[in-house]
Amino acid sequence: MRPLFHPSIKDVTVEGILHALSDPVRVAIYAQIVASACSQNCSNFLKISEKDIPKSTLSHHFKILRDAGLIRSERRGVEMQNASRCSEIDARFPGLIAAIIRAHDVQSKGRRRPAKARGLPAPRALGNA
Amino acid sequence: MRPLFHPSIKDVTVEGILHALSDPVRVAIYAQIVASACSQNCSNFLKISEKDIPKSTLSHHFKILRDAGLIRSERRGVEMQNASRCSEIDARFPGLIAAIIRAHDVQSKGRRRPAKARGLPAPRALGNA
DNA sequence: TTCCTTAGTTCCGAATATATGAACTATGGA
DNA sequence: TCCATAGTTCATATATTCGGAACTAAGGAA
Repeated sequence: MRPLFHPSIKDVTVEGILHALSDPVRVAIYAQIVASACSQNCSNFLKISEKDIPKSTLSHHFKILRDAGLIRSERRGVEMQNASRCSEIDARFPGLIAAIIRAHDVQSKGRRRPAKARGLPAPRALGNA
Repeated sequence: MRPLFHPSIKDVTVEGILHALSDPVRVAIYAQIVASACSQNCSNFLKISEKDIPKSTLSHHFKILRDAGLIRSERRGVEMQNASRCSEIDARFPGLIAAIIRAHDVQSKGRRRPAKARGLPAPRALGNA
């Protein structure tokens, strides 16, 4: 099995991140990985948001998240441990991930859980327009 | 010519926004529309970031931005006036557009122009992970 | 009116990307 | 060694995107 590719943080692009998170399944997976303190294996997501995802599709989704630089995957025995690369990305694109996760939260949960409770900072309004 | 469709702000989705802005041409167009005080017509973008865009492709890009709820287009005589819907989107997804524009700015210009100079608020770091 | 120009849209075929069942690989345990 | 589990890769069906050509709509000139 060929080794897993992880882009250097300087090769991570905004377009790649937005594309990876523009899929409802992937953004749901990613939000859960970001929210959880410990790494998650892929199979945790075979059923997400009331959909059954075939494992080949799931593998493909993880590859896209990995290639976009959003997660780091490590083989741990027979499983894969997936952790977010939030802090690296936040250093390069400050506030981007937080804003997306928060927006996803607003949309999917209608703000049932306030952002503060999830450890996210309060957003700031757009300065112009 | 059929009338232009603009989604109601409540039908705007994070996925739609991220998908629309995951294309380098579209994010460049959108960033320019957001940055400019007055509306922009489509043809201003026939040449963007050193590429010539065929006008059918450009029309397609504008439709995607419009369908995602990012811009509002109005026929003004023979031209089209395109304005951003930033404030509406910011009310629904606070900070999302600002973070994306800022990230795009970081990537494309290497921060030659500080964010403050463009009227954008300072970003906040991610609270967790 | 008619003709011309400009600005965008629509249509459609080609190129590209995505989804998924089936086959495969790699690890660990009995 | 054999089996089960966790993911990957392959092949292909489906869906999206791109862009040239034809079209539409508005405005101006005569």
